[in-house]
Amino acid sequence: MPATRLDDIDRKILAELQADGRMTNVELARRVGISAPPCLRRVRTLEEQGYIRGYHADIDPRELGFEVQVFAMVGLQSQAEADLSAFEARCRAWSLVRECHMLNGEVDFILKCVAPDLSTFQRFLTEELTAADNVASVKTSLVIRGAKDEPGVPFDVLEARLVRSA
Amino acid sequence: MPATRLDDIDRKILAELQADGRMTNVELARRVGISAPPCLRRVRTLEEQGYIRGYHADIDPRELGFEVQVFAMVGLQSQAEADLSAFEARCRAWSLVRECHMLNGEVDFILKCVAPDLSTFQRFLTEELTAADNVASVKTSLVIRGAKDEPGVPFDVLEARLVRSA
DNA sequence: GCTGAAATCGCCTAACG
DNA sequence: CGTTAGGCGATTTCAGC
Repeated sequence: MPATRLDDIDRKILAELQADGRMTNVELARRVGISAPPCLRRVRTLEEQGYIRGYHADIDPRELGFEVQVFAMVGLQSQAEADLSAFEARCRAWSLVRECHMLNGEVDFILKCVAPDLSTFQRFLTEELTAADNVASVKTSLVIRGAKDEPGVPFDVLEARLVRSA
Repeated sequence: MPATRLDDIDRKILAELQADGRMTNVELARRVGISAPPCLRRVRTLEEQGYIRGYHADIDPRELGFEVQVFAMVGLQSQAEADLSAFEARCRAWSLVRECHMLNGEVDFILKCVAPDLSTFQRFLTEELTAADNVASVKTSLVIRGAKDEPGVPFDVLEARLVRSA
């Protein structure tokens, strides 16, 4: 996938599908100002080239019974590449861990976790995360309330940069 | 939205649409084991009741030119409700800030930010975030590399709990 | 090369049992 | 919840720029 350069229509398609991933192709074509067949071809190309990684329904965790969200800062004993990879692999296997990012600075990883209740999370924390190989320290912060949770990227920033470079 | 209790089929629908939000209704119906019309009725109900908040294409930030991801820990001077709300409102207006969560513990908020490059982020950090009203301290951590970034909720955890309570 | 138009096929989505 | 059925969208084919 050679990551072809995108034109204005491609970017518009990405922005529209980020905002509504279930939009019909006909509606999408109308919004970006071309007819349906080339629009569908562009979408397929964007998918194949990795610009679009997938489509997901955005489900409210609270409504489904996931009352607890926690950020966990993890420090490891060894930062050798093999040990970092091993920890990342463990995170991928833990379904309570939704995100795992390696950071610079004092802490090695930040994890975003979700759980049905505090006791489920505490069990995971003590029996799995803190107990895992190579984990030196774990600091957790409960999410009191969510103020913003936008998936995806800010297309307005991209546009601002493009006009500046034009 | 009365938040009706969900049955197995509803949960299966949510899990399938979380995994592939662009699946056709016919395919979805086939997977959950009912015919298409009742399946569509269930999806509409799940949308109306707030279980499904929307559908989004998952776009690769890197491919689009967003090279920088940063977590920012923000401490405020005043934690009065009006001041908390004011800060949350500001975060919602900043498009570089994709997530803003209020936390317990030493830090008041965690922000997940995305930017095209470091200088764009630094400008935001110094001119906007640090300079904002009521902001006392900001600590930032750059994401060196992402190890896991799963949207949504872990349905396997939900199922494990349901069988235990059955 | 791309786009757009036409045509086919399959899906969406009522109405009814 | 299922079946039927009519209309619309998706997707291929082909012609034109």
